[in-house]
Amino acid sequence: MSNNVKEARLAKSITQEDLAKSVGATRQTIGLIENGKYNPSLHLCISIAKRLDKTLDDLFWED
Amino acid sequence: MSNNVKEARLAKSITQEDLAKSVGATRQTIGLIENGKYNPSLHLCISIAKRLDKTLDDLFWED
DNA sequence: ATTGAATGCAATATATATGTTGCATTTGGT
DNA sequence: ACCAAATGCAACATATATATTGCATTCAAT
Repeated sequence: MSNNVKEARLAKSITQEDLAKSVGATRQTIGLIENGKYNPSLHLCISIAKRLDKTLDDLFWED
Repeated sequence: MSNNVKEARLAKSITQEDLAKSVGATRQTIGLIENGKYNPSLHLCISIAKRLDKTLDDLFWED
C-alpha cells in the first residue's frame, strides 16, 4: 500500500494542494494516497507521475 | 487510454478468464481494461502486471 | 506568544470501477 | 459446416474512489 509520492512531491517543493490542483484532484485525495490509505485510479496515478517527472514504476512499483 | 495488457496476456498464452481469476477480478473487467474502456485501480494494475511478469510501466506507461 | 500555511482526519454525498447475469459474436479445431 | 471455447456487449446492482465541507493539529516565521 506504500508509495513514493510524498518524497517525489517534496523533491519538487510543492504542496499537496498544488499537486492536487495540477492533476485535477483534491488535497484530501492526494493526502490519502501519500499515506497509503487509498487505491487510486490508474489515470490519477499517471497524472501524478507526469506532474512530478516520474514514471508509474518510480512512484508505485515495489519489487 | 491504451495499454499492453492484451499483448502481454497472449504472450503467456492464457485466457481473459484465467487472468481474471488469478488476480481476483472478472472476465468482463479484464476485457474492458484490454480495450481501453476502463480506468482501473492501481492495485488491480499491479496484480495484473505481476501475473504477467511485467511492471506497471511495461503495461500502462506511454511516453 | 501569535499568526497563517500545510497537513491530518472525519462525516456525508456523488461518481465510477467492478461484479453479476445473460446473450450474441467471433475464433480455432475437427 | 459444425462445435465449443473465447470474447464482446448491455443492463442492473454494489463497492469504493473521489469530492465537499469543516475542524483540529503541526510547524515555520514573525
